Amino acid sequence: MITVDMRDRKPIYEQLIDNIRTLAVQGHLKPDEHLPSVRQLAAELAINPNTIQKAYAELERQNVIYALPGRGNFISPDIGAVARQEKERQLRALAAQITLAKNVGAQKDEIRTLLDAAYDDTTR
Amino acid sequence: MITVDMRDRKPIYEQLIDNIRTLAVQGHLKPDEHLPSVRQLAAELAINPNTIQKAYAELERQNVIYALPGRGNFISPDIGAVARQEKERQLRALAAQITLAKNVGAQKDEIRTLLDAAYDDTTR
DNA sequence: TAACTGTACTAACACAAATAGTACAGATAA
DNA sequence: TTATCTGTACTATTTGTGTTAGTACAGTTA
Repeated sequence: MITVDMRDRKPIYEQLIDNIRTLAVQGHLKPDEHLPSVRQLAAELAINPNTIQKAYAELERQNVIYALPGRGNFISPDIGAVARQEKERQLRALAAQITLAKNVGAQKDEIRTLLDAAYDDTTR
Repeated sequence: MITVDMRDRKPIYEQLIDNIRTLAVQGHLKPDEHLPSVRQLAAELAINPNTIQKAYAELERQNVIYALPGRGNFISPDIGAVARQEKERQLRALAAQITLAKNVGAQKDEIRTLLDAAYDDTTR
């Protein structure tokens, strides 16, 4: 489900980009699946169509989706490449966050505990 | 050393808050140590005194520093409590980032490798 | 006394995000 | 063909936040 949080400091169009990219990478949106039209999604989320268009344009630039003028926007068939890039991106962000935690006194064991909790409590 | 990055999207006053809080928590700024005056730091960093004042006011609210009108701003003597809060804050952020990485396909082993690298390559 | 200090204002400016509105061409179903 | 979708491209305006500019006042210190 595509959502936005108006209270979030992150701009709406960036929320949409990250949200839809993640849904596509996780497989919740299938390759060639038809996305809501610019006007329809704007109506659903009660935001301006221009904001949706801005997000869709950036998603197309990132090869997450492709547009067929007059027909609509669709999930890219080769979403796999995007998925690999996104994984690397999140791992880099994670490495940075580990450094931040370490710098304020976090012990390796404490982080290992977080890691175990994230991977043991849920599926896989 | 207190610095700011004008290219960073994060507001200057927030950069100052995080920067000084981290320096204090890490012990690079000692309890009761005298901070640069609002006007002096503004001159050094080539930014407006109001921006420094905004950061100092928030740091005082967070008990990172205390102000003596007419004398200056000083690092809080009980910075330990702040350090504990900050550590918890970073661990929560880390847990969230682990979840993000996991959701885009990161394997536990990959994260463990990052963790080892962060703690083995440097001191401690 | 002079020169610092923190603090409290108001006003203006700059920038990005978001909105509002219009327009046009391609696609599609009636 | 017509009506109604679709993406796309504009301009203008509004809004909110961060930042700057300037002034003022009281406390501190050499």
